Amino acid sequence: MTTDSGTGQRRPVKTVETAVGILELIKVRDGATLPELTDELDMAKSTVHRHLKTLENLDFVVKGDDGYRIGLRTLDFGIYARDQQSVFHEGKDRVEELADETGEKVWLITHERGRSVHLFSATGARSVRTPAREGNQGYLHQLAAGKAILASFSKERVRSIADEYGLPAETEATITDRDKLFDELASIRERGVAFNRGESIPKLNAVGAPITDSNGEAIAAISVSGPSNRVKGTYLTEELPERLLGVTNEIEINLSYAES
Amino acid sequence: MTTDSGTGQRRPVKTVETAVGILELIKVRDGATLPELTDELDMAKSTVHRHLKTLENLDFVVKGDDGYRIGLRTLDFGIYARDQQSVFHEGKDRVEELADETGEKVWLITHERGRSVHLFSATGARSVRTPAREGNQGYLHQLAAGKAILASFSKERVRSIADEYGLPAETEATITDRDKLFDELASIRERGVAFNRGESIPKLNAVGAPITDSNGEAIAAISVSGPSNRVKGTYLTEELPERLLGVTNEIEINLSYAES
DNA sequence: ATCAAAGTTCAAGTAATTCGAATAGACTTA
DNA sequence: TAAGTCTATTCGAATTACTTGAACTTTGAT
Repeated sequence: MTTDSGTGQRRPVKTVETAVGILELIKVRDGATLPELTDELDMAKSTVHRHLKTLENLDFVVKGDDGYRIGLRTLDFGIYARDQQSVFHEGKDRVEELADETGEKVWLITHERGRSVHLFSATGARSVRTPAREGNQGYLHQLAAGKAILASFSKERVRSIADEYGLPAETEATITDRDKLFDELASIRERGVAFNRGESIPKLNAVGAPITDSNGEAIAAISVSGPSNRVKGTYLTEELPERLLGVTNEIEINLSYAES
Repeated sequence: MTTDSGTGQRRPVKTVETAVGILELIKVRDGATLPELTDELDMAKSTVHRHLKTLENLDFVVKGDDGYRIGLRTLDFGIYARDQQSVFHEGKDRVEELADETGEKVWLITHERGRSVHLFSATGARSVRTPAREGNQGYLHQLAAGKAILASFSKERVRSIADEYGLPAETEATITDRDKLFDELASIRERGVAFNRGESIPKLNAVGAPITDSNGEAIAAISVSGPSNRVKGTYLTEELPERLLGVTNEIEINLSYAES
């Protein structure tokens, strides 16, 4: 028996889990036909079909020529959810400015249930292309911005997050050891910023700084990232952190007066 | 017995409809508590609770201090769905340029199942603030871009859309009469662009132009809108249409070579 | 410290999902 | 044109699991 981590519940509504499983599979496969879904999910054709028709009727999936795709009703919910985040409104323009000034890729990241969520990104003139997209969820310990968020949490909370999701490696440089992570978080608290040297993508470096609320707890973080042959040395350790902290500080002040 | 319109199905998965109903209600109410949802949905407290916990576990809702909110997992699906639209990739930068040049609000709109979906917007220096948000769905006949899309459809298809959703009015100027709509669509086909004079928002004018595929069917449309005291006369009827058509034409060409 | 409101659990009944097989439709190939 | 394949759709029967209501716990306010 595994530990009852997070919101794991005893009696979930399985039919809803099934429907979301179908949605997720369509997304992962970049579209799918009824037989494809039936095979992979190991369910009766008629059952999957009924789910698809229901989801289609709800505009969560659409049927095209080459099978079913994710419908744009999800965009309505997604954009709504992001718009609810006050840090998105305060941060959006600043993130774009930062990308213009530095020329690098800049991300605004938040956390939900111990995982990272990529809220918004801006692309500078020299930005690299990475697989990350807005809306993506991931592991906090693999990101500069994520580590900056973790550094604001209590040791107990970090431990519970590590218990729930583990510390899986994405590259050879990813921190997978708890003690190393705690050391790292301590040094982040000292410096005020977090660094990432190829821990999520090889040869990609980044700086991350937290956006904290009045209790000192991070509600989000911003990162600036670029290729390691350019983003290194004092540019990485001094110049970018200074700019970043200026931006996050500004956002924090605006947020403290914008709270409803 | 009502006409079997659209994808209306005989045996939907009610449990999924219930779950989406809960999601929708949380969204409409900007967050809700368990008793609030229970009252409004007229369901047992334990049932709603179980759904909420399931949705929370799936990251579709999150529980905050003041009740449940829409979770950011929806953003992952939504952004994914938008990224799947090739017209979004081709159109995004052009829409931003157009907003910079004109200073007005520019929208990229597509259609799904006979309804409009606001895919992307860019805001110019003098843009007005409207209630529309990315992801929003609406009626095609109420929008300049929407009418431009309808104008590319067969009369039969437009009729079937009107049958399914009706032609509800949003303002006093909204076209609610079928014959008037067909006349309007004919004149749009002649001019190549559609106009909107306060038909969705009072005192807001707009021009819309379709982005058509190789079959001459609109897959999307772009609109430029602004207050009627500024956006009028030949600026509205000549200058903006010319700029718009330049942009949509460019996108169409790019799309025709980008098709997978 | 007491009370009210919100959240959570459980067993039992019922309602709805799931299944499988059979049918209809669409598209390709001979 | 016709056969064949792949996909989609429908239906009745059976079992699964959703819904309910009441009881209990927790949380927060006066």
